[in-house]
Formats: sequence, structure tokens, C-alpha cells
Amino acid sequence: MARPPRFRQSDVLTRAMLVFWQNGFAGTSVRHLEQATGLTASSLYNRFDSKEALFASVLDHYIAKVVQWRIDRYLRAEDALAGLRRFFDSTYDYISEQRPPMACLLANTALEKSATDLAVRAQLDRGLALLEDAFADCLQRAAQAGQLRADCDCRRWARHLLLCLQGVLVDSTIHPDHARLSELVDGVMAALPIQKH
Amino acid sequence: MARPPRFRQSDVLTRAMLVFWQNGFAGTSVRHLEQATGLTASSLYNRFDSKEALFASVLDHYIAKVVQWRIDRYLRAEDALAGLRRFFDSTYDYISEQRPPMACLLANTALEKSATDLAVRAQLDRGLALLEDAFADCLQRAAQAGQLRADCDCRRWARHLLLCLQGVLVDSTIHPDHARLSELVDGVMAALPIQKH
DNA sequence: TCCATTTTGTAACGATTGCTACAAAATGAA
DNA sequence: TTCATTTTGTAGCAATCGTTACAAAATGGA
Repeated sequence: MARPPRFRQSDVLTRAMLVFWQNGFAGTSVRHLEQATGLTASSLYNRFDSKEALFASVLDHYIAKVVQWRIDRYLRAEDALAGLRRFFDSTYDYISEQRPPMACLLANTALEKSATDLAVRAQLDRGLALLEDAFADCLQRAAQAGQLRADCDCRRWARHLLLCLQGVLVDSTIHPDHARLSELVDGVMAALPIQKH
Repeated sequence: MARPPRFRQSDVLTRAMLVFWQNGFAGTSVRHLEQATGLTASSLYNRFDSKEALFASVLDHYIAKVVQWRIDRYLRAEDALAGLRRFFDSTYDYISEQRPPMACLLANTALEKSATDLAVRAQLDRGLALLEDAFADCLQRAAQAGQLRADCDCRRWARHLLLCLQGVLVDSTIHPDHARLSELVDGVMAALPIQKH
């Protein structure tokens, strides 16, 4: 019926995602996206309407792939608290001394773009709600397993953890140091209403 | 001896600061800076060598004025914990529903630029160290006043508070809601090792 | 007054920005 | 084969980017 595209949409989004993730929206040029995706500008504009629209698709892609993958990988572990701890520790994989730190596309976008762009803010809200729910589930399971106090308000602590996560991302970008991160996460975990035995 | 400048350097830095604060480094053009400062590009380039150098001066200005002012205003109060609480609450003045949210120039810059630019990262480090020390002093006074447990590790809790502050800034940018912020700060304060009576 | 010095305004530089017009290429249906 | 349809590559659009050359303007010292 029509000429087939040379690339899968998912691959294009992944490659564009990495560029936006490292350089931000304003810091990323269409030329840069061409190089990263291997597509020409005309192909990009054929599939996505604008740089802005591509970014919106990239944000959805990030939530569906990166955020959801990290939730499934860490926050569904049998030992809920251990999984939570590993979730926080694993942020170092994204913010290491080697690569340019890629804290989190949601947090980056929040501080760069959400001020004016309400559609973007709604997307970020959705991504963070996913995380908040996963945290709440995780804490609920920890409470039922006797790791946390039974009267623990999981929803409020989930929001607190979300806050701490975003703080960890900013702090670790300035101090990409594994030992420092580990100590910070110690503090976050210690603040939880642990059940004393 | 020479023609006098029409503007005070401090005023120029303050006006440029507001622009960078709202739009980020990449999102701010020299034309935009001309309009905000009332200077022409030639005057700006006469005093500062480049957009990058101007931004570096703006970062120092932000630390000296905004950060230091907030420390002096809130973290030196007689009732240390109450001052700390008001410090966190006051972040809402910068992230309200009315204006475009201006979370914090340090946090914004961390996620936008510190990845590659090591000189900028050093400046941010200095700014955050100022805050961390102020938090530590504040907690120390709270401990001596019997508000916190005597064995409280003030330095580590100061780092934790710094983390929470950065988290509050990101979260409140996405959710510029006073009630939500207030609840989050409740959580942050409740996590501190309060002295039970 | 003339000079040395710095700031200012005008005008523009080459490069890059996001984006698009247009035709060739590649498919399945007829 | 012919056609309708979509993707691709080439080339380039107007606008804006950070930056600069240059001369006029404004001062204090000589």
C-alpha cells in the first residue's frame, strides 16, 4: 500500500529520549535528533508534527519504558523494603561519574519546562503518580509483612519517598559519588516507621 | 577618567538572574537579556565576556543574595525548628500558582547544566554547602534547646534536609499547591529525631 | 582644551535554529 | 503495469542564535 518506514517508532523514540534526557528540550536541536535517530528531519516531521510533539511522545515513552521498568524491577520484590532500598541505590546507574549524569527525564523536564507548558505538566503528573502508587503498594506490603508499623500511613509515606527520590536525583547530579548517595539513602530508609522487634 | 556606566552591576545581575531562573540557560537568549537588563548586547559583552561568563556571575549573585538571604531570614530564628519549618514553607513564595514557578536556580542548573560543565558544578556545590552548613547549625541549636534528641547527628540530618529541600522544589513545580506542599513539609519535619517529653 | 579611557548605540557577522517544499523511492492493491 | 499512498533524501527557507567591529558619547586628569 505505501512505502514502509525504515525504523521502528519505538527505536526512534528511545534514541530521541536519550538525547533529550542528556541535553534537555531547549538544549537539543533537530540536527542532533537527526544524528541520534538516523532519520532525516523530513522523516521526523513526517511522523511527529513538531519538536514539541516529538518531545511529548518521548515523555510518554519514558514513562512506559524507563519508569515502568524500574517499578517492575525493584518495587515488586518479595522483600518490599529491600527492593525499595535497591530502587534508590540503582539511581546511581543513571548518575555515575563516567557518563554525563542523566538524573531523570521527569525531574529535568519539571524544572525546565513544566513552568509554562501545562500539557507537559500533566504528563509529568501522570508519571509521578505511577511512582507514588508503586511506592504506596510497596509500603503496604512491607507493613503487612511486619517490616513497618501497622498504623503506617502508606499514601503519605509514598509521597515522602517520591520527594526524597527527586531530592536524591538533584543532589547526586551535583555530587555523583556512590558513597554519598548510599549515605543519603540510609537516611531516607531510616526515616521510615520501621517496626521495632 | 572614563565614561561612567549607566547601570549598577548588581542590578544587571539581579535582572539577568530572574530571566535565567525562569527560562534556564539554553532557554535564555542574549536578546532576552538585553530586554530584561535594559543594556545593549555590546554593553553586556563589554562587562561580561560571554553568555556563559554572565551566567557564572549570576550564579554567584544568586548564592550571595537569594540563598544567603533565605538562610539569614529563616535559619537563624531563635526557635530553630520553627524557623526551619518556615524556611520550607516559604519555598511556596517562589512556586505559586500565579507566576511561572521559579523553583531554585541551583536545582534548575544542576539538572540542566552541571552534567558537563564542571566549573558550574563547583559553584552549585558551594551554594549547597552554604545551605547544608546552615541546616547543620540550625539543627545543632535545636538539639541544644532540647527540641531534638541530644545524640542527633546534625551533619547527616542536614544533608537529609538538603535532599528534602531539592525534592520539595521539583515536586512543587509539578504540583504548585499550598496544601500539598504543607503536607510534604509536615512529613519532612516529622521524620526528624524529635525529643519526646 | 586635549587626551586617555571606558561605555554606549548601530549594524551586522557567520552559524545555527525549527521547519518545509518537492521530487524520487518503495510498497500493496487494482 | 498502473495507481494511490507513505517514506525518504536534497536543498533550502526565514528567523534567531551568540558574538563582534566600529565609531560616537561621556567622563576625569593633564
